Amino acid sequence: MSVPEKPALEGLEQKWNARWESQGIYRFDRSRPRDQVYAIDTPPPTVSGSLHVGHVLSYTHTDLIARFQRMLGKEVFYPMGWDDNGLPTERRVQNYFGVRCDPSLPYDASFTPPAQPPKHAISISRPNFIELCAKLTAEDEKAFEHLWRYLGLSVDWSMTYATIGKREQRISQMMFLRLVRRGLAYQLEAPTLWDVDFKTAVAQAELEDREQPGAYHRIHFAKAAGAGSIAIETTRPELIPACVALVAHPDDERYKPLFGSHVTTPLFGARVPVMAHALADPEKGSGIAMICTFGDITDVTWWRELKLPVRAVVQPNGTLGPVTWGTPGWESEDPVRAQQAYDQLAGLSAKKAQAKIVELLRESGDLAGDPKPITHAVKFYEKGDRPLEIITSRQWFIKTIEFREQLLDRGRRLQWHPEYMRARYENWVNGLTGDWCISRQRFFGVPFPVWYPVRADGSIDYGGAIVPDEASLPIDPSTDVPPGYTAAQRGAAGGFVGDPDVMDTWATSSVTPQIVTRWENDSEVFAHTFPMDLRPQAHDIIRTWLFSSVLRAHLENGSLPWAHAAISGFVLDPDRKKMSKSKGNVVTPLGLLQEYGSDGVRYWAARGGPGVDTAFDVGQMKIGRKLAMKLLNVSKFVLAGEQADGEITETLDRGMLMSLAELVDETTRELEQYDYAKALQRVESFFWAFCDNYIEAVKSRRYGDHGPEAAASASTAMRRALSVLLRLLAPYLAFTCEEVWSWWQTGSIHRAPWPTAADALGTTLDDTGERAAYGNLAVGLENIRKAKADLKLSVGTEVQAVRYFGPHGEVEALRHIERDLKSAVRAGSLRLEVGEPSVAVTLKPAEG
RNA sequence: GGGCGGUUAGCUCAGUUGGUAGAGCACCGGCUUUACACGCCGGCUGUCACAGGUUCGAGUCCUGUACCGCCCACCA
Repeated sequence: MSVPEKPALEGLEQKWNARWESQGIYRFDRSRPRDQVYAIDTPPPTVSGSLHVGHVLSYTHTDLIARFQRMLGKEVFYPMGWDDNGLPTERRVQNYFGVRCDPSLPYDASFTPPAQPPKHAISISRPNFIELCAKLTAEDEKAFEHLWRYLGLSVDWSMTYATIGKREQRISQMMFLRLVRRGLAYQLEAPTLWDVDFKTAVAQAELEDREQPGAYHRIHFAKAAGAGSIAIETTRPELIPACVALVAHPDDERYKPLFGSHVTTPLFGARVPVMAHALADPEKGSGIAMICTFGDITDVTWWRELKLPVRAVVQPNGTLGPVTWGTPGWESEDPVRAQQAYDQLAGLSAKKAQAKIVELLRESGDLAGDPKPITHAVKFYEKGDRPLEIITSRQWFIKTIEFREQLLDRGRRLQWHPEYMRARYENWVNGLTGDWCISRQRFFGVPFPVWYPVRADGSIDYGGAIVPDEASLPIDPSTDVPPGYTAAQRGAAGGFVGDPDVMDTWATSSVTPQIVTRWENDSEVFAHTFPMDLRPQAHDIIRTWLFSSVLRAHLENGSLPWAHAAISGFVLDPDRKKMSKSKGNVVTPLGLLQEYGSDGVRYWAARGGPGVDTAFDVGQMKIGRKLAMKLLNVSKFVLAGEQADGEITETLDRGMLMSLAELVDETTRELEQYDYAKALQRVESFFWAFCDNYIEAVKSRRYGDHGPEAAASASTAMRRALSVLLRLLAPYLAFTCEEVWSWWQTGSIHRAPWPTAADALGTTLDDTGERAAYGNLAVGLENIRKAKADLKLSVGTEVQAVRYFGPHGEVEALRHIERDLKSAVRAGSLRLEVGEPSVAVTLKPAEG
């Protein structure tokens, strides 16, 4: 045993991380059978971003559970992953190195980026681009790992994965190809939500609404020859050339007579039908809307259901494309005028085209009055800067809609913590409107492992997709050559082309359960870890990550990917807003860990219960640090001096241990239900009472003032209690508890068995009033201390006598521990009597 | 517009099945007490968001309202 003279928290993180690593404390033993394993599907943080205090909150929550399960005897499977896939990384690499990806270029093995990013971006091949992504993310990952270790995550760092790694790509591609083979993934040319800056399709799950200024424009459409006009209102007049019909509600008396007739569009003279559809809202605008291909999702619905033609003007880059009026599809009553008008719009962005067309409509007299400014919600890609357009393109989809009921059922079988989070999942699944678009027109991501034959006329045969053998995965169709072809045939007539797209980041993230459990890769690990036990994650990505993971496991494995989902909240700043970079209120996690100690920060995190948004509060971290400090000091006291082992004969000692046994049961129950916050609160309050009341009460007895047997009872009881309390606190104060454990025990506390009631009690003790005695110690001490405080006496002042009056039960209980109570309050004599509660203190006669 | 969560002391939060409102922080006062001044002891602090209802009794159950947060829908 070696108890330091002056215990300190400083340096514990480095000291214990080094030992945990060298002793492999958190190493996963793959030979353990499934029922002895607890497997966690850790969220891989996006490495090109930076870690913030919100990550610290939720990752700590997971670690609390991991440590608890490990001490329960489970072999915890707890790998860390990095999400280095996707747009954020790509954007960062482009700026950092000054490069641009051109998938048509061949790989250049000798390419090295210039020391300084050049003025004009250098075009490089996709493999070269990906190499740079890997290079940059490797550095980020090092910094992340350092932070996680410092925080004390009990991760098995030998099992780390990266979403863009070879093995991970292989799984992602293999799962995709199996879906293709089963007809569950398909490609389709269809209107898709499109970001004009990233020039890629995006999924429903990646949308967000933003309030934007806009304006209603009231515009006249001419009825048949001289019959007047109809006014519609639109926020997007620039789409008038893309107008294919007008629509009103079938019951709208104002427009009923017009259904089936035609009107002509202003400026362009295109003849479009007036149609009826229930989705048209008589209350909105003038009650009649123009349908464009495509202004919004409702347009898509109308277009599909009313079987309208396509007249697309917005191009993938967000500008209006070239159109020749008077040609098929672009019929006009006055092609020359239409062309004249349109030529002034072509090449402009939607926004500039809008300004221009308003001018033109004003001149032509088709605009009624001035545009009415409004503020309305517009759909954006969550990472984008301009409103989404809807553009027709060829994309890959995974079937979801036909599995709605089964997915809802999976959601019901999943155990949610907290329970009410299930509603968000159901909400989302019930609101799905289409299959999941998984292709993105980007470069850094998992490529679609598919080639297409090029016909003799140079056109591409998308229907005849060429797929590789599973054994050859992962492949990159932009550089790898399909079987039976030569590299020279790439892009040539009669040859092939690779699918240029990559998978959506969620398409890869959704298979983290299969990735980490080594599906189709290591059958032993897979069999011992899948389906997993826990998916920890934040509530904002239930609709994305959680949902898509459930879908993929449902389709591939016919099961849930995990039994439990633990949803953590956000960190709120003092104004109760979600903390975010844009608000400039992000603090660096490493700085916090250094200032308050990892255990202090872990304490703060642990107080935020499952699913609860938690205020950022350094005050709580200070309290956590104080708790850790107290633990060091009280442990030093408990372990100091002679360590006589003996029978626990004293009432107070027995009562304390009985209460402790109860604490163990309650705490265990709460942790089993993932309620680490409540469990902590319980242990913490027991611990402080233990220090301030029990330890104070038995101090003099422990020093031997009442004989060796009574002393041995105290020191045995307090050491047993310390052992139990340390283990109850070990998941929270991972470093401090390990430090204290090392003073007098062998092995890591994090592999020590979780305490049981029997550990506290030793042999089963019958309660003959001991528990009540311990329970009343606090109130007894409090009453006497108050009486002394009223006399302006210090707690340590010796007094001649104390007469204590209280209710029957209280006095009876205190009589059992009279001697300890008397010592604790330093009274020469103590009389306990039933009566009106009061305490009389007699001072010692003044000396001399 | 729909769904979910929240509203308790100045602050951060607990409040189990209805039974006299709690903790910590902050604040005020006291204390060399041989584990700890990163400490100890004591004290002050509440229309439990609001309005109804059920009940002998409501912070807790029911109905409604307001505000905050999140998710979804709407987007002409």
